[in-house]
Amino acid sequence: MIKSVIERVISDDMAGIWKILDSDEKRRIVDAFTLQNFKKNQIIYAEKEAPEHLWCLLKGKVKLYKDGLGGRPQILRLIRPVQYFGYRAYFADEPYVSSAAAFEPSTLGCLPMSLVSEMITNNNQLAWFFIHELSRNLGSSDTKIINLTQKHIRGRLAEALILLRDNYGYEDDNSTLNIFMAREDLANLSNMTTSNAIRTLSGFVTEKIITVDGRRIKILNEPMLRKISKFG
Amino acid sequence: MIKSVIERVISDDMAGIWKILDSDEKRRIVDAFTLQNFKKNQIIYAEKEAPEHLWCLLKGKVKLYKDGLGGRPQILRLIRPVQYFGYRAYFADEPYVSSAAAFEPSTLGCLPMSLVSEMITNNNQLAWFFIHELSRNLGSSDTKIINLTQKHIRGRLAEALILLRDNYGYEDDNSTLNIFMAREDLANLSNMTTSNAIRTLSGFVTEKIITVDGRRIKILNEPMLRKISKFG
DNA sequence: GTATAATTATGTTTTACAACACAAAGTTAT
DNA sequence: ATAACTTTGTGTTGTAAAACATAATTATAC
Repeated sequence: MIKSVIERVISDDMAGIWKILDSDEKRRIVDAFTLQNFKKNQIIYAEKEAPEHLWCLLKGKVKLYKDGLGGRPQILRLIRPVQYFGYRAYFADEPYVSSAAAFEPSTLGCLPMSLVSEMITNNNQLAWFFIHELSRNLGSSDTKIINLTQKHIRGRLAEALILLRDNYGYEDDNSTLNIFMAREDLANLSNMTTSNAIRTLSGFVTEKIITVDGRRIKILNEPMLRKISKFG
Repeated sequence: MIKSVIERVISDDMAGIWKILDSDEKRRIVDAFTLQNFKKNQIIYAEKEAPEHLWCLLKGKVKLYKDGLGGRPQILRLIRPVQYFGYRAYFADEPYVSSAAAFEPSTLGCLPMSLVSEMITNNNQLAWFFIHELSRNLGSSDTKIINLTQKHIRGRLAEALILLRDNYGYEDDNSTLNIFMAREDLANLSNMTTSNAIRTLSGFVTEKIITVDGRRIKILNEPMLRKISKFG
């Protein structure tokens, strides 16, 4: 791989972490960094594997999910560029408890966790970066527990649509979700069966809260969706 | 408060963190540290408040919980001596998303987060301590999502009993759970109604998996309980 | 371009669990 | 001790959502 490409990626796309490193650290990052492409639905890592790398999504979309009983997966977190993942299990000194897969063709950067670990020890700002990330994720995870266990189907689906909106935003028309996912993924995000995701989505269409064209979802009434998410 | 008592508490009970601090840091901790007692069911902090303190449970039992729709609380985490809590929201720069309350009369230590924050910046081992804690908690939280959403009532209650066993252990008889909680709390731990917690508990008694004497729960067949937890 | 598979859609049946109602036992206050 | 309240226990009813079934439509492979 061409070193200058990597240098550009790191100093440009990964600026957030990059800027807190000193020049020696930067050189070591450049040397250890690898770029990898993943196809649609390709698995990046799987539950129970030993965590060895810090992943950084540069282009595309990635889901973190966990397989439950009877192979019913639950999508735990959605990753967008430029976000980091794959580090939690290493820090906890555990095997992965969840898996990661690309939603669509994606480009990822990859660093050995041993190097990241070493840098955390030498660079306090980097330690703070991970403390912040972990703390935010833990808050979201705790909140998700309530959403998934206590809300009814409509509320859970509305919540999922809001999550997609907040995570990936709208297209240029300011209303079409900038991610096209299968009904099955939508179901796995909202803890329901695929049938019920389809049915409930149709309901929202009938109520003119959204329109649907295949996997393109257009949100017509976002306040109503937030309301259903909150009370449903 | 008598300074020597605090010094003993910190150097003895809180040895895990204490040992990684230098003498100047230790002195500052002793000066800022306060001891507080909480009565049974007393709230330590509540959702939406601004986080200001690191709490350390020295004696007693504490629950972290989150109120859901219609006032149905979900217990998110159980704290035992000596564990730390209350720091996540501060690190995430958010108000609390959950509340903390004492299960039983408890003694807690309390430090301003601003001081903790400063020490993390100056002491990398302390940064690592929190990275580890947060990472483990995030793993548990993600796993809990699957347990609460995909398991049936029996599996969820079995899981809760196992959690109590792993967290607080057995009494001297090696089978009685070392925590006596109301059926309602048991229900709030396992995402079910109080009636169903009572009913399902009775079921376990009939099947000779446990015995019940008021709030004393004796586990007769732990392997079976783990089995129900895993597949139920 | 046709076959095969996957996804989307909708109707029907079944069931796990909440909601409710009430009684008994236990706890706390006066 | 007695009352007032809380917790525990059990039966009944209602319902949300899963499970199942079966088309229709859309992708994908050959």
